[in-house]
Amino acid sequence: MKEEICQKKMSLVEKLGVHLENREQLAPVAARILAYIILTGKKGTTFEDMVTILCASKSTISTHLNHLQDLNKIVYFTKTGDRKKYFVINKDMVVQHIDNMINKWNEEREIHLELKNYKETINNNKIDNEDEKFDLSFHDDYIKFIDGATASVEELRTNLANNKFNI
Amino acid sequence: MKEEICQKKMSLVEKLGVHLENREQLAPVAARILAYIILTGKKGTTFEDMVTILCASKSTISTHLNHLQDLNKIVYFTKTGDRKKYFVINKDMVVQHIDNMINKWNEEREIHLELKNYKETINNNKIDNEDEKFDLSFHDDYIKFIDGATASVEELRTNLANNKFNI
DNA sequence: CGTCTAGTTCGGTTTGTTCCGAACTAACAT
DNA sequence: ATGTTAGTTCGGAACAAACCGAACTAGACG
Repeated sequence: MKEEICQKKMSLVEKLGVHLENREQLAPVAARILAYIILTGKKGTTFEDMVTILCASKSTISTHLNHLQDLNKIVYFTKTGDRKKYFVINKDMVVQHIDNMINKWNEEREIHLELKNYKETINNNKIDNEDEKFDLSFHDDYIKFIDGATASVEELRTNLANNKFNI
Repeated sequence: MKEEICQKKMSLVEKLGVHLENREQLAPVAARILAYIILTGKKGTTFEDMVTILCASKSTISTHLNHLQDLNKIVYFTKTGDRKKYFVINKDMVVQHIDNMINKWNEEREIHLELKNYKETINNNKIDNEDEKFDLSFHDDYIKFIDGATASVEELRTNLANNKFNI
């Protein structure tokens, strides 16, 4: 019973790990650490736990743990009379992620505007040659999409603000 | 006048290049090639052009050009009595990109469902200990967001299907 | 004081990525 | 046949990322 849950947990650590590795641009072990911390929840995880469970060296865990703290993805609490640090996720990691998405979309929007602008200039220099002209409607559609997606994500942000949560 | 446009073009190649490097997971030169092809448009670009304009070796251009063809990002046409290949973007690169987004969101959705499921199991094993229970509303909000974003991107897909375009 | 715990720092190995040059090929032209 | 054009292929240099082990440190405890 307990072993089943543990196995399930570790298989989720791998799955979530791969996902976070890509989404957050983290090294494999760093992503596993974050996944393990997420899946352990409020009771927290220690340095030692992770060394044994994730089968990585102390130096690797140390480095990545510090890195994740620098990125504000995780925080720790302590217990009186216990020198260990208990790591849990920083609860605004989700808000951070949402803000990253919004920023990414704004950048993409900017690029589309610049591309469209450039293409319009070129088109105006080729009034004669209709065949070689760029088609611009794509950029307008894409910008419309970005605006829609941004609206969705901003709704999510609002929902989260009204909610105490814990990934 | 012509020089200004050329400078503007190359600075956009760099900007779009960086963007594509991340978005499409391409090597720097591969992303520049794709950006240059996009910004050159219907008249197409040749191997030689890119060797000189992007300041890269023939082997580099050759490898990346083949890679981009394997990925279905670019295609070429030829002119009778001219052995050169004229590269242009594959017009369904955009649809490909949209399908990738949809897939990515579906995967993310799946992960949230799995996480929620796991956390529910754990919560049920801790009926006594309310403090350590996971909060699950976040996953529901996130899934709602994904559904919203997916709807936006599917609208974009429909708009594009009704439109002949050219990035 | 020495010892234990909890973690850090440093140097090095392994592995992977990105690009290059030189030698090659295939097809056409003279 | 010899050259030219338009590329391809291969080996390797240069650099970067990811991880490890061993030696170290800072504080608590006896």
